[in-house]
Amino acid sequence: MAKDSGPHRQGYHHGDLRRALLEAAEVELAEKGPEGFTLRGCAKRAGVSHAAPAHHFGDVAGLLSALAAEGFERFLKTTSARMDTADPDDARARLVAMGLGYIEFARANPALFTLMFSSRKADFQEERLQRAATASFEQLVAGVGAVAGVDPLTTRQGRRQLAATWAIVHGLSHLLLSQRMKFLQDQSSEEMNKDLAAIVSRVLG
Amino acid sequence: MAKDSGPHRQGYHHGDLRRALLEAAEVELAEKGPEGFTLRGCAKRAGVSHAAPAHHFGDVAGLLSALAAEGFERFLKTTSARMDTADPDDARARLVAMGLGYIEFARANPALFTLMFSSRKADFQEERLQRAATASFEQLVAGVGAVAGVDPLTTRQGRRQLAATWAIVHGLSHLLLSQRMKFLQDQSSEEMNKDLAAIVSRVLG
DNA sequence: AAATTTATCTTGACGGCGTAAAGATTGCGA
DNA sequence: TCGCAATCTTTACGCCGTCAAGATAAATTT
Repeated sequence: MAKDSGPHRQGYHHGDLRRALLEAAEVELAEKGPEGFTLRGCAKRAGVSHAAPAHHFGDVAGLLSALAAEGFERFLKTTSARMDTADPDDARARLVAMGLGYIEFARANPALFTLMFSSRKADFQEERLQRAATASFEQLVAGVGAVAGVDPLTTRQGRRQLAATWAIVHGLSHLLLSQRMKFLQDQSSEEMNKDLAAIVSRVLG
Repeated sequence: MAKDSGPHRQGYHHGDLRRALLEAAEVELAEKGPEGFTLRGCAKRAGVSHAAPAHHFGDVAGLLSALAAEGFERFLKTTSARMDTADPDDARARLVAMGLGYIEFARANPALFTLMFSSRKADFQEERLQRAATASFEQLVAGVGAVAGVDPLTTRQGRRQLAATWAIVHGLSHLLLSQRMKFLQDQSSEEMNKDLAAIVSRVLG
C-alpha cells in the first residue's frame, strides 16, 4: 500500500527517515527561503506525518542545526578543494582561492549559507554544528597564518589581517546573496568573477 | 475606562496608532529578534487589538517595510554625522569615517540592521523604503567617488573599489552582529574600535 | 517460535500566529 | 445635526510547532 521511493519506505516504518528529512529540509529551505521554512512542509515532502520529525530531531531547531552542520561540512570541502587548485607553495594564492571558494559556496547554496551565517534558528551549541563551524574557522585561521607566518590569533596585526580577510569574503557573499550589488551582478558572470577575484586578491595582498 | 499612555489614547480611537505601532515594533524586534517578531506582540505592546495594525500597514510586511525605511533614514543620519567629524578636505578620511559609522549603526541597532540587510520580511519595492535604501547607497557611491575622483559606477576599477569598500564594512558589521568574531570582541571596546578603524582604513587606503 | 520490549510513526489536540470579514465606535464635513 | 468615512474590535479560519496518546513494526529475550 505504501508508495516506495528508493530502497526504504516499506510501510509504516521508513527506513532512513532522518536522511530523508534532511534532504527534504534542504529543498524546503531552498524553495521557501529561511523565512518560509516549515517543519510540516519537510514532513510532507518526506511523505510522513507532521509529527514524525520530532523523534529524530526533537524540534525544528534540531533539524536546522543538523542541516547547518552538514552545510559547514560541505563548506569546508568546497574551500579545501578550491585551495588545492592553487600552487601549494604560494600561501597567498591558496588563501585567495579559499576566499573565492567561500563566495562560490554562498552563491551555490544561498539558503543554506543564510542558515549557517544569518540565522538564529539553528543551535550553535549543538556539538556537531559547533565542531563543523569551528573546523571551517580554523581553516581560515590556518590560511591567514600561512601568509602571515605566525598564528594570527596571537598578534594584533594577525587578528586584523584575519578579520579583514574574513570580512571581505563574507561581506561580498552576503551582499551578493541579498541582491544588493547590482552594479556587479548586472555584468556577465565571467566579468563579475574577474572582479571578485581582483577584489579579494587586492585586499589579501 | 481607557488607560491613557501619553497625549493620545482617549478611548476607542488611539490618536497616533501608526507611530505607536512603529515604536512598539522596534521594541518587539529588539527584544524578540527578527525571528521571534510577531504582529500580535506589537499590537499588545501598543495596547490595541491584534487586528488593529492591519488598517495602518496592511500586513506584517507593511509594518516591517515602514520600520526598515525609518531604519535607513536614521542610518543615513548616522553615517553623515560621522563623515562630518572628519576633515572636509580629506575625502579618504571622510570615507573611513562613514564606514565606521556604518559599523557603529549596526552595533547600536542590531535587530534593525538585520531587518534592513538580512531579511526578506520587508518589501523593498515599497516606495519609501526603496528611496531610503537608495539614498544610503548613493552616499556610499559619492564617498568612494570623492576618493577615486570619478563616478565609481562608470569604471571597472571604480566598481571594484566600491564593492571592496562596501564589503569590508558590511562584512565586519554582519560578523560582529552574529557574534562570530570572538577574537576581536573578546578585547576591550577601545581595543576593538582601534582594530576596526585600522582594518577599514587599510582596505580603503 | 512466541512473547515482550523498544523504536518508529500516526493521530488528535492545544495555543499562537497572520489575516480576512463583519460589527462597533468615533471624528468630521455637509 | 446628520450621515459618511475612518478607526478599532470581535470573531473566525487555516496554518504553524509541539505535546500526548495510540498504532505498528522491528528487535530482543525467553
